[in-house]
Amino acid sequence: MPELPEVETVRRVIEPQIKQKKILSITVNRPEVIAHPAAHEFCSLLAGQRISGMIRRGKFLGIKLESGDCIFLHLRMTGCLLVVPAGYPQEKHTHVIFHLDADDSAVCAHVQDSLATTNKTPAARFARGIELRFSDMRRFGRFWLIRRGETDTYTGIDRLGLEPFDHTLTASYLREHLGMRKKTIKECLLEQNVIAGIGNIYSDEILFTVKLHPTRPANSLTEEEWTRLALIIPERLHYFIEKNAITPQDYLEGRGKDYRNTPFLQVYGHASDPCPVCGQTLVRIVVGGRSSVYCPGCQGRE
DNA sequence: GGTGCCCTGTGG
DNA sequence: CCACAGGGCACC
Repeated sequence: MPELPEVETVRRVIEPQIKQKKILSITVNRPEVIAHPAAHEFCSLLAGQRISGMIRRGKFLGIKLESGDCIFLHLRMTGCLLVVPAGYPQEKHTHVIFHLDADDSAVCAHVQDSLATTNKTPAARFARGIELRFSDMRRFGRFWLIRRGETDTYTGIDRLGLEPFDHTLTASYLREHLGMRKKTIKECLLEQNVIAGIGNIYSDEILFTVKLHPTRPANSLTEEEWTRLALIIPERLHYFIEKNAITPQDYLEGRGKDYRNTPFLQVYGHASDPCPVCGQTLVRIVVGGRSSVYCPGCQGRE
């Protein structure tokens, strides 16, 4: 599910709800989702720690703690974070629950409003404590705890390439890192160690906007094409982050699975539909084992 | 480089 | 029943 725009959306919604909260305890229903350290150690090291903020790097999320420790998390395909009042109905496949203190219950006012209007449940029933819950149907998502001063050799974050919004992501950066590759440009865009955060949806959207055929070998791109790519990558991702904007109320009501930017996708999920630009029928092919939708008119091979 | 695999659910 | 799903990795 989530690529950079969705992960950034999760960060923007969740951070204000957990910032300055203390982790009282953690419930782990599926120990295998804790990649490092062992689940029991993960829990004992985090109990009593206070959350200072949230960061995103590529498709990774980080929950920063005042101690300097940091919880990292990758949602993979179906992972989902939700902040709810303790006692709120639990999603199926909830694998980890962070029990947080909530002296400042005003932070959860929207939850109480939502309950009062939709469920007619007395808000007071949920006044004690909130929970940060991780659910993941396919169970691919993973947590790591990296302690202050500890070298992170576990998550893979150290191998990530540039953030798409990094100003050093230029035509020459792309050409230097990809310009000699025989690999298709579609596969290159998915390489997290070159650019971090692009997945299967947004690689298609980016290639459509740049008017590049997904199977073009990277070593065949012209300087002008590298330039357009360097311009369009941050532009498209920023556009879709904005289209994803959601209030905490709506996020909770959508159980964190409401991706509001899907109506704005131009090619992904639109195989056999007419191209929104030229009207030709959009085509689905498989590139590097991933499905890829493109317009044969706009993205002709040469 | 391709392929399979980790999982569950959905749609044809 | 099978194919496929927005990720990433190990393995020929």
